[in-house]
Amino acid sequence: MRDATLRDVAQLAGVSARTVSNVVNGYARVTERTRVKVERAIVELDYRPNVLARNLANGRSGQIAVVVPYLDTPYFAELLQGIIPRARERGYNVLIDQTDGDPVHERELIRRGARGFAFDGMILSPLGLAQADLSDHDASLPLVILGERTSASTFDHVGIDDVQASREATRHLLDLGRRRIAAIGDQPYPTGEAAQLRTRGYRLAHEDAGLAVDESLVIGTPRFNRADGAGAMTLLLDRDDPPDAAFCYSDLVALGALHAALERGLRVPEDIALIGYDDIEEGRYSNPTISTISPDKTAIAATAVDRLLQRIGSTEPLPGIEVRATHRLVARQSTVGRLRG
Amino acid sequence: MRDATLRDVAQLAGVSARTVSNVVNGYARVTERTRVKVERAIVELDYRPNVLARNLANGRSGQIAVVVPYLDTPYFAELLQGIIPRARERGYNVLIDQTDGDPVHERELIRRGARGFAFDGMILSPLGLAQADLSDHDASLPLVILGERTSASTFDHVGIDDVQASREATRHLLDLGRRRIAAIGDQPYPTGEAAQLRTRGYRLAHEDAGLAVDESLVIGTPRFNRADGAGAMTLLLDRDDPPDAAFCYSDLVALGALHAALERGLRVPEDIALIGYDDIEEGRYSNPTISTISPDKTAIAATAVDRLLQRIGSTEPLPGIEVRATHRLVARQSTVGRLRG
DNA sequence: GTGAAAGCGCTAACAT
DNA sequence: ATGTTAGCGCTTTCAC
Repeated sequence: MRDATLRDVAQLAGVSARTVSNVVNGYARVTERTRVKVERAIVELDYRPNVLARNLANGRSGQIAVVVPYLDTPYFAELLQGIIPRARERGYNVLIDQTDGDPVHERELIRRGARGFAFDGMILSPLGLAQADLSDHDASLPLVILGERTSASTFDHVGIDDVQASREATRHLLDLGRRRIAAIGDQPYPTGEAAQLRTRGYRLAHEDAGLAVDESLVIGTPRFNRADGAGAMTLLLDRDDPPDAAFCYSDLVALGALHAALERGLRVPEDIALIGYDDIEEGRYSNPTISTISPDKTAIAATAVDRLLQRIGSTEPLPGIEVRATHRLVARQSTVGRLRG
Repeated sequence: MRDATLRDVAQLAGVSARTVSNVVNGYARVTERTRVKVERAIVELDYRPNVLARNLANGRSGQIAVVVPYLDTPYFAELLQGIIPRARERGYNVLIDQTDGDPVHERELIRRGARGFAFDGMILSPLGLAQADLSDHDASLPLVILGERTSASTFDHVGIDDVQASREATRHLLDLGRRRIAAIGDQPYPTGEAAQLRTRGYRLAHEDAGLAVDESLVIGTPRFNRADGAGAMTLLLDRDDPPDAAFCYSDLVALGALHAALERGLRVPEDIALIGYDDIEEGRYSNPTISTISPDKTAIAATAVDRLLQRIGSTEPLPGIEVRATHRLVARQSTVGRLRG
């Protein structure tokens, strides 16, 4: 049988559609008597509002999109774990998309705008697009970008201070007495802005210490995954002058590098110290555990959602702001070794 | 300025709304001349169809929901990585929800049905609900359940043969000469059906070998995560008669167990061999790497999507079928040791 | 091949 | 407090 509509309920309850709508949405003052009548009818007919119709009437979908390059990257998975409940609390469902870093896909998403899709706003972690590309996004699309801003923009950025965090990570290695520190993950091209910030921090730490950077130790990787980390480490260890430490631009890179180093029979951290970035759970269970830069993921998730909903709710265009979440360095076995005692 | 509607386009092009709709959707035969006229108008007005209106008119949202207990569980993340593109190819967007295993939340999802939400069907990995609870789902909701079926039902199941896979995993350990094999992950209560299948396979392998199971080696864990695996292993190692191997009900459990064992200074696999379940990428980079049962995740993802869309497209109710994807045992360092040579 | 118009089921402005 | 009704913007039946 056909699903019951609001009209059916109104008819059975002997009231108007308006009243039923009021009851369903908890609006206005409705007499106790009427309310009960209506509620009885709703139960009787097993009425459930049609979300699609409601969306059209409201002009909004109650959905936000979260777009990440790869869902199976633990960092994103952990971030989503924070984003979804936050959005739900605020009455929004989360639509997820992954782009595989495809610039065409990413561009289409930000250009088509909210109207072309069933979502009211978007949180995007861009990979295939440089920041410059982002600026020609559809102006009607409320947009929050994950990651630090490197240039002015008309949307929000939420991230941590990558330069500073990278500087601290590198200094940590320097403080341990390491002097040949590799940087694994540089991406010296327009879409690699996030990576470049980390490289900058790496360089600054060396400057701070009055040390020169051995440019041959700055290793590029196309992605920030385990395979790239393992590959880079293998190359480094094949050299005559291998490093005694590595600052890896993600924990996955560090875990891949760790794997490669151990396969070679090296001791970590004695022969080579490793520090990662992101503080994914995996790094707390690896052997040895991975030192890392730990961004406040909960804050990032919450802020991204809140800013987005603010934009969605606002009629006039909000200026693009940049929010910096805090981070801290977590020293684990891969740099300071097993706890003695 | 207000977004252009189909009417605006029709007016500018000097045709009716019907014709514009035809052009936009590639329907029917439209004269080349008209088509060009309309397309020009579309570009001129920067017209984009309103998805919300289209949804209402069509009575469908073009979205499917995928509901998992935890997004940051690598197995689910990897599965989603397969589900999303598959759904997209077929013209569907994916809405994601996580339940944290909350039975109330899960029940609400399957009871409210598609009408109450903006999706046309659902792929669910139940955690808080026993299979019996699933049967009172809203009949109008096309539903595919991830995981093996343990009782008859009106929806589809997609999974692997858990009993057989577990039997193989256990036999692998027996074949290596291990005789005190722990099983980590049992859940002897109604919502733990998936776990119980694995325990059954574990027992069968012992029967096959004519060996008795030491019941004290069957360890329950509330979840299948790293912390539970580590906790269980710690308890086992504290005993006077520790095991010489463990069949872990997920790779995360195995990784947690591995961590605990190594922290104790044990050698894996020499002192204790470990095998997991799921074949997540992490297990290919751990040290040692983790032997595991590898389900064909690509097939599971594809089948789940295809079956769901079939259900969505069908007018009459389809009988619930059970699809078994293949699996294979992957022996890695945690059971067979480092490759010699 | 194209036009006119009736929904899809809800919300909310306007009226009482 | 409740009723009436005009949209929301698209799809699609029915004519021509």
